[in-house]
Amino acid sequence: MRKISESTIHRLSLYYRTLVSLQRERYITVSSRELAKRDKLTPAQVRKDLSFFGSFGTRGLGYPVNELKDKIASILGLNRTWNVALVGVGNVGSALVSYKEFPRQGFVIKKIFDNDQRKIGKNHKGILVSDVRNLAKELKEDRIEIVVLAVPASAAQSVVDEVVSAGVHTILNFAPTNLKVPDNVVLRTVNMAMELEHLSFALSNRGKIKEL
Amino acid sequence: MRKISESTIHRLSLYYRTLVSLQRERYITVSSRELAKRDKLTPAQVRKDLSFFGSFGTRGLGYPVNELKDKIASILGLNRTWNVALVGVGNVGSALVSYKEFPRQGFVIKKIFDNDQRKIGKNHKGILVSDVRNLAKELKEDRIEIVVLAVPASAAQSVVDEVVSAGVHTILNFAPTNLKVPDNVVLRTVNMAMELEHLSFALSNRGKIKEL
DNA sequence: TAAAATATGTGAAAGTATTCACAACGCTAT
DNA sequence: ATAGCGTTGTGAATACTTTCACATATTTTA
Repeated sequence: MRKISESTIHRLSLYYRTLVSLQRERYITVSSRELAKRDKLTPAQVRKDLSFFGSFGTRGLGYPVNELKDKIASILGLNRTWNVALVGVGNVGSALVSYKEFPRQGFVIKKIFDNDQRKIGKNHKGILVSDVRNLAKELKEDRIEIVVLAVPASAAQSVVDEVVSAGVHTILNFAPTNLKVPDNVVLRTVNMAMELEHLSFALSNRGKIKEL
Repeated sequence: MRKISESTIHRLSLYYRTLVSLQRERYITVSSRELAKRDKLTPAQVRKDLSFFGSFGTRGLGYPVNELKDKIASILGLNRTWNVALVGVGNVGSALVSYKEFPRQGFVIKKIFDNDQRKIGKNHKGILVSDVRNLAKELKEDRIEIVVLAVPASAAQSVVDEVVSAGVHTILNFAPTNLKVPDNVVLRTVNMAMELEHLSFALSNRGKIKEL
């Protein structure tokens, strides 16, 4: 299979959500045109994206909603559950524990870690907070596959180093800092301030932005 | 000025953060090579990005750290404060109220709205929660420029409609749903589940992803 | 003060991503 | 059956982004 671009994956996520809606609306089939309209894309883009993975449509008719949804779920790895650990249960961490979309898509938080004695041993949505000093050991024990990092920027790099050395190679980082990881580690950083910066750029430079 | 691409803006945000670090490390000047290394980019990319906005460097020497930082701040609209309102003070909303990067970059939350009577009138970090029924009126009164949306998916569209009709054209949405807005409105959606989907795709398809 | 070293700024080339445009195919109606 | 319509799947064309490569300018060294 040829390499798939970041933007295609992002759009697959969009299609997935749209297909869930279409399913609720009792659509049986959907055309690339309708799918494109709902996600503000072009029909050709939709068809091209899907064509990277196979031919799922029927000419003259469109794509079968249920089938396509399942197919995309399987491409995105949503047809199974993933063992997730959360490190840092401050403001952002607490929000993530309660984020209903995670379990809904198969991302199950199995462990929570913190370094604050007042938090360790406390219960968050049925999960006891572990001491971050046992991080490596417990990540292995629980076969954690994805770590979500919600610690202060200053602590992030050292936690990442330990996570990586414990064999977890997939990290979603909410700490507002650049992290160094080996090449075989997949790291995504979500920085909410950077999102706002796009908006302030747009406000400061009306018309100079390409798309948004 | 020619149109600037999304990716360039994103990288400007990265440069800005890196320059802040360099400033703390007492760097006086920095080369495109060093900047690129820290942000995992190429020197040519850095120079090209900056060249869209002017010539800030000195040949043989590099870029002046302080000056370049200020220049990028001004390009991104960070050399001033923005009046922000938060709608929805649930798990995600509460985290955002306490997010220290926001005020640090000039994004000042002036108002908080919710529809839950138990929350209205309560104090969050010194801000009283208003009734969302007064949304339009108070957005205007306080000259709010950016709205951050942290309401459930089901409520998001109707809040957006009201925000837009109140004249606010810049929205950061955390609700996991696709929103319809007029063309002149700048809407950015942050969907944390979609971020995890990139990771599960990467895990499920090791090697098939182009970059991450 | 001149030569060597360093690093920018930028056209041109290479590489990617998106859109076009249409042949191919399956449905629907008669 | 068959005509006509609708929609996919996909090479080719276009548009966009990144990288290359080098002329140009400045600093450093001796």
